[in-house]
Amino acid sequence: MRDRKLSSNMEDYLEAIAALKKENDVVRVRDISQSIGVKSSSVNAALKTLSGKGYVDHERYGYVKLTPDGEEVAGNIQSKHDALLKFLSTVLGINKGIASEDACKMEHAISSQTFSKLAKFMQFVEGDLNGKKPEWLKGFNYYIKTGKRPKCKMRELATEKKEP
Amino acid sequence: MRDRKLSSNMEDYLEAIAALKKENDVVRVRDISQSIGVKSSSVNAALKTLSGKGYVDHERYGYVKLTPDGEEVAGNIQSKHDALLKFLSTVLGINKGIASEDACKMEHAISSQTFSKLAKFMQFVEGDLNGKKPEWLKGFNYYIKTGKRPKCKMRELATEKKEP
DNA sequence: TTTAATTTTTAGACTAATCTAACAAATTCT
DNA sequence: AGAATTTGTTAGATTAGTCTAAAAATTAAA
Repeated sequence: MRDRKLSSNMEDYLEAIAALKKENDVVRVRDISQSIGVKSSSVNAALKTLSGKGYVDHERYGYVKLTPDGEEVAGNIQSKHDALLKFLSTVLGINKGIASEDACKMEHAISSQTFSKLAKFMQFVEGDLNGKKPEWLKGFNYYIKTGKRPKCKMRELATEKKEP
Repeated sequence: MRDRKLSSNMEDYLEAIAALKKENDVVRVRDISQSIGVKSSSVNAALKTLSGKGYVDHERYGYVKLTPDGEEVAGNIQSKHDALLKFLSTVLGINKGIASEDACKMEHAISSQTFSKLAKFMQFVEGDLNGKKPEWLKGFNYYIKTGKRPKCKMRELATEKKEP
């Protein structure tokens, strides 16, 4: 059985191809080259690797397509990226630029298990009624700004008893 | 001016050297080799790179030492690792094994800015009186377990008004 | 102090990912 | 259709990090 494991770089190619297909419906070598910022000869080499592993279909001078497996991988990575980005900006308050950069690197480092917990965490954080921040998150924002823990309610709740 | 930028791999070497020095007071090529899991010829090559960049002192057949800059970098990475590990296990509830693996990879991907916010977040989470989990975190644990949002207090607090 | 064992270093090969530069195919424009 | 331009491919070089295997230095043992 061929080795299907992917490096971060190869994952980036899949991700880029998926993103391009959403915009353009058809993906050429040049698009990928521009999107990732490498020469098209590098894209070519990457495509050879990726089609060898069964993640893309590509015939000489033709368009580039993801196989179902390729789409799955690309989707997973994109989901990781999204969850990380949301966490970094919503919870930690990192600005979009840096949050994005960090998410791009971290998306390759995070396990599926961590991803799924993180995604649930973000549901928990965001899913609260009316799209408002939960109170504890406001508390954290306050802590960041002032270095001081919020007084009052949160404080008391923090030292309470059991589960609902 | 020489290039002082480090790859993830080189950062790992610095981290390992720092950790070994804490245990043994003196660090040899072989220790590093075992700790990282590469052959000593690889360690040798890495040390050449690292001393070229000014992060380690190493003379033929001698012990390996970090320069002050090397210690600083190692310390930074270790701090990132610690913050990530704490977050993954305390907040997301990932088991130590996977949390550790993930932290080892993420520590190279996270910016200083994200690190410092994450560290503050963990202070905020952990620093609450008596080392008890804050109520919202229990709420999240409950959500993870049951898929249901906790009723009662948290719910109400989530839809409240302003800052403390 | 010689010998043996361990450790370190060197030399050379390999893989992944990139680049440049030359060449080939496809497209576009008169 | 034929020329010009764009796009894609190939070949060969480069860099980082690893490996194996052999040689050199150090340390330990007899």
